Formats: sequence, C-alpha cells, structure tokens
Amino acid sequence: MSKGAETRQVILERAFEIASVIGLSGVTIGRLAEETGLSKSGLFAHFGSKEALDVAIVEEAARQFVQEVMVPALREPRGEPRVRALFERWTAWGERPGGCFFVGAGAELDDRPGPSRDALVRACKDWVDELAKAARIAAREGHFTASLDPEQFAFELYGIMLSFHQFHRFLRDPATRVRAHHAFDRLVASARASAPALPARAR
Amino acid sequence: MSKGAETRQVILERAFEIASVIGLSGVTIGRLAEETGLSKSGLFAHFGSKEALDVAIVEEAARQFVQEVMVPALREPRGEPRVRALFERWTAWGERPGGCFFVGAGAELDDRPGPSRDALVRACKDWVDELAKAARIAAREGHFTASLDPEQFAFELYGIMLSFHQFHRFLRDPATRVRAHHAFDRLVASARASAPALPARAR
DNA sequence: TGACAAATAGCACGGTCGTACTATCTTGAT
DNA sequence: ATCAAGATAGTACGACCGTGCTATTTGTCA
Repeated sequence: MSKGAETRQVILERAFEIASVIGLSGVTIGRLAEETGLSKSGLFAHFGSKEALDVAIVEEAARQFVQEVMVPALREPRGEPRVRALFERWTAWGERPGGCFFVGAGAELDDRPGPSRDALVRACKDWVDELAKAARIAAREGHFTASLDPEQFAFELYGIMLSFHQFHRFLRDPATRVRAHHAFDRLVASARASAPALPARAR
Repeated sequence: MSKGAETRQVILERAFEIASVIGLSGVTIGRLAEETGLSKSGLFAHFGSKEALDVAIVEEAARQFVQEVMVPALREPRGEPRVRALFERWTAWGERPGGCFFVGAGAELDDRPGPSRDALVRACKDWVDELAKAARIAAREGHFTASLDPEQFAFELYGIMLSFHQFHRFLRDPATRVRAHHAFDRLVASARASAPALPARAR
C-alpha cells in the first residue's frame, strides 16, 4: 500500500470512530486533522471535499461491518444458527463506543439527499437482504416454517435491533440485553411454528 | 398570553418543524430568526442560550406529542383498543414531515450529555411507560394474557415503531406500512394467547 | 542518485456559528 | 398620558467551518 493510501486508511478509521459517537456532521476537517496529526489542507487533499469524505466514512463503516458482523456469522451453519449468529454479532457491534454507526447516520441523513445518504442506504439494504436471505435459508433447511415471510422476519428482527439500541444507548435501561434476547427468542419461536399464528384481526 | 410568550410560541413551533427535519443541531439561531422574521438577537433574547433553546424545543415536541398521540389514544376504551390506538397514532405522528422528532433527536443526543438529552430521555421514558401501562391494563381487562410482561411488550412494540420509521423514512420501502401492521398484529396475537409461547431456547 | 510525482504544510478567504453589549421601539399598568 | 418594564433590533467579536492556492517536504522508480 502506497503512503497515501496508508494515511488515508488511518484517517478513515479515526473518522469512523468519531462519526460513530457524534455523527457524520461531527466529523470536521479541522478536528480530524488535529486528531491524526495532519494539517487541515494535507488531510483535505485526500478527499477533495467534505461530501467525499462522508462517503468514504460510510464505505469504511460498511467494510468494518462486513468484516466484523457478516463474515463471521456467515461461517456459522446455514439455518437458525446463522440467524442467531447474525443477531448476536449485530448486538455486539451495537455496543461499541458510540453505538451502531448506521443507526446514528441513518437518522442524520434520512432527510438529506446526496451521495452519502445513497451509500448508507445501499449498505443498510444489503444488511436487510442478508437477514432475509438467512431466514429464507432457515426455512428451506426446515428450521423455520415453510410459510415464513423472510422479508417480514427481517423487518421484525431489525426492529428488535433498533429497540435494543434505543433502550441500551439512549434510555440506558439495564434490562435491555435480556429484553432483546427475549424478543429474539419469541421471534424465532414463532418462525419455527408450523402455523403462522396470525388469528383474524381484532376489532 | 403576553406578547413575549406569544412570539416565543411561534418561534418554538417553527423550530420544532425544522428540528424534525434536520435535527436539533440543524436549528441555528440565524436561520430560525430569518424564518420567523425576527432579528438574531431579538430571537436569542427569548432563550438566553442555544442549550436553553434546545431544551425548549424538546419540551415543545413533548407537548405536541402528548396532544396529538397520547390524549386521543387515552380516550379510547381501556385494553386492546387503546393499545391499538396508541400504535396507530404513533405511526401517523411518524409520517409527519421529517419523521418522528424523538427518533432523530434520540440518535443525535445519545452520546451528548446535557439538559436537552435529559429532557428527551424523560419524554421517551414517559412514552414507554405509557405503552407498558396500556398493555398492563389490557391484561387486567382480560384482552391480553395475565402472564404478559408489559415492559417486554412495550420494548417490542417500540421496536416495531422504530423499524417502521427506518424502513419508511430512510429506506423508503413502500411495503413498510403493511409490514408494520403485520408485525403489530402478530405481537398482539401473541399477547392474547394464554400460553407465553416461549419454548426452551435453541442451541 | 537524480528527477519527477505524490504527499503534506502554510496561509488566506468568505461564511456562519453562538453570544455579548447597547440602543430603540412597544406594551401595559398606573 | 406617563413611564418603567419588556421586547426587539443593531452591531461586533472570536471561533470554527469548508475550500482554494502556493510552497515545501517526502516517497518512488529509472
């Protein structure tokens, strides 16, 4: 790796840490330069614009997420174990300092169109697809019911993860971990059941 | 209402709108002054500091939330209908321009201690408590199983709401509304069941 | 090792931020 | 109608933002 690419990587790792804690807009050129020991202009030259820096941070986040969550989980056996591993890895990722980068950045960018939002949406969609795919495989393997709606499963699993994040990082509820695991077990149990367990809607 | 309190209210309503869309830190004194037709200093005098303005915005958000979500839902009959009304009102609230203020602000402030974070946490906890209380009442009324854990119910319901927000506002998934309602129906159905439907954990 | 390219620093600019301080206008009670 | 109190405007300040331009240092390869 050339010298330039090397420092660029160092910059991005630090930028990702900061962005996880105080958000993407909290990553300022001046501050980042100070923390990496570079000059403002020296650092700036690596990216050319703040927008490009933001995109690079999102890509760095996606890279780390794949490496620390997806890859290890996909090494687990197909089916329910893999689904469980995805969940476990995700909650561990969400307990890093600053919490899950994507949760924070998602809230920050949801109304700000642009390349960084696009990159972030792409990463999140990939993640949702991965969850749905794992559920689909679990159904095919016979761990989950064949009538399972994998996208619906992913939607609800995502909700548990977001709730985990909210209660853990924001409300600082000490019961959060137990609650999240309980919710996950309930979700998996209902996915196992052969009947979809959806009686006629009340009212 | 005196003149001062009147303009203060006008300011806060506009500030709340902006904060819902671009976040609390997106509400700048200059911009807010421009949009309300006041001078920077004239506006500033109403609050004394940015921090105090932030707190006031959070309180305004809580006020509107109570008025538009809580109060109407609490007029519904006790039990499941009220739980359902809380959910319906909340999703409607989350479809306002900018989405749910509390979701955005929560992600923004989760690592920034201070009075605004405190105010926000208080409002969110009140909301969670309200959800749990409604579930507890539904159990007492016989709509839900007596063995229901109301706090767990609130945790999972909150997750559905957060997932709704994420898929709707950020990922712009057109199936979101259906997914959220489906998830809600499943949650309510399992709360109705007499058995807790929680088999021994796999693995 | 010398030369060319890449990487980094220095400096300046216009803009916006939050916040003082002071002056002017409005309101409301007497 | 008066006059203090309250509400609003004017202006200025230092800090930091992103970004351009020009040196200077450092790395790389013939």
